[in-house]
Amino acid sequence: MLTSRPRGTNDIIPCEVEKWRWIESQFCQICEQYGYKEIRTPIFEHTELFQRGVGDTTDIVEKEMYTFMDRGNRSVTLRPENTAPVVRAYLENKLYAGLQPVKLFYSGPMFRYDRPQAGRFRQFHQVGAEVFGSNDPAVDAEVITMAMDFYARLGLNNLLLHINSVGCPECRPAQRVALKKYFQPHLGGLCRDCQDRFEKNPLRILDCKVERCAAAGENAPATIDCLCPDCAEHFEQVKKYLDLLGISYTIDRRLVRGLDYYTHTAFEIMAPDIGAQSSIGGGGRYNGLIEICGGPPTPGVGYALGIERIILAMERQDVAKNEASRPDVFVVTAGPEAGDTAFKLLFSLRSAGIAADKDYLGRSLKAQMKYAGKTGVRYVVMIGAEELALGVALVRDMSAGDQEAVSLDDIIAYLTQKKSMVTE
RNA sequence: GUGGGUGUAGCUCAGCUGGUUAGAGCACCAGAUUGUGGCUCUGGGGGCCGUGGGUUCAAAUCCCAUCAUCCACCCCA
Repeated sequence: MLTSRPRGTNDIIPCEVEKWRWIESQFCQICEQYGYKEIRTPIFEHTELFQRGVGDTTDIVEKEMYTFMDRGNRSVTLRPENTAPVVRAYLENKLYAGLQPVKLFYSGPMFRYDRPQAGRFRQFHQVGAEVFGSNDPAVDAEVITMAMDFYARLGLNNLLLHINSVGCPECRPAQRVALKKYFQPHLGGLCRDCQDRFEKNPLRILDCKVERCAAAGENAPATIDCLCPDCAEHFEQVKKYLDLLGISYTIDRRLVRGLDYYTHTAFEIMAPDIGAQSSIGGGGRYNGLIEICGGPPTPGVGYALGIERIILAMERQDVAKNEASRPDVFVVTAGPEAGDTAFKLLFSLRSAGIAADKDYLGRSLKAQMKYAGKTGVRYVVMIGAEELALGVALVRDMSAGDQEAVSLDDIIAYLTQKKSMVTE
């Protein structure tokens, strides 16, 4: 169909774009304040990057990627997330050879072939940040705090921050053993998926939403019960730093992020009341990822936040700003004589930095005024035969409802001054 | 991939058990003694009733299919 967009995609039309711009600008601002530099990577990458970087067994790679062959017979994939691409760019551009640590942020569209529902789309948008080169738990805390700080600046309240530690390759074998030992007696009662998970990745059983699996996992040993001394200490430090900054959180022993690359800290931020897809952001540490992608052993932490869900939450909490940009001036003509003068004046106003517009539909004076009123313009400049003869224009203050004659020679200076008074 | 709800004007919807030219509110446009917006009044434009098939003398209305959309499962932002 020529007039319908692909499933799960959205047009962001003028009145909504204002909101998006504002949110994105808040994010850029906060990132700069926290010392992060923007990076822009391609929308698509070699498929292999995600297979290796995100993990072959994840849902994203198994069934959600937009993958296709290009004309050169290479398999490429629209990015389903941006951590792997940023890691790739970090390596390809040898950013590890520069000042350390490397702190980056990004913003842009991601693609996952999912069934759309409230808060879930096939093309959606994320802002995110990544830090490469430091294993300091203070960085985990910084990254979490930055995300929470961002939400707060947007005016969001009542968010839930969940944190957990998923350990490292050192503690994984112990976790596996402990979990398999725990679930062995319950195995028959688990759902089909979880019976698979038992062999492949018993950790994921903890994440299962099926009631009987959740019940079976009630007292399962959590990852934080099996941490090696280093991981345990790291997690303690993260919590200490969060406490220091007054960030409140809940330890969620069940929190297991969906992507394979996470180690140590994992966190997720939820907004109640936006539907079943309540996670508005998540992230964690991924100390193994850079090596998986062919780089030197390098620690990393980061997060991604979903803009559509943030906007949903802002709307639910009634904190979404929706200020359409308004022109400063609307030029109105009475009668055809003034047309040329008005047209020239319009462009002089614009060159002077005043947002101005005029009617292009040949409307009557009354209709021009009506239109001007609806756009919310502050001043109407009116020119007709009488004004032309006197070399003036009428400047009408639309909210006050009064007007005065101003010489055409002075009108730009006059309006420039009015404008500066309003913006101050 | 699975399940349920909904598709009538730009928007929100009415039109129930099939029966004349398919309606309302809002929005849009134009007028209200000819140079002035917001309020009011009057008028106007605009609808392959999602699409395709079927039942019937007759379908927006009943049946089937299909597509889209919404919500949920799964997973995640």
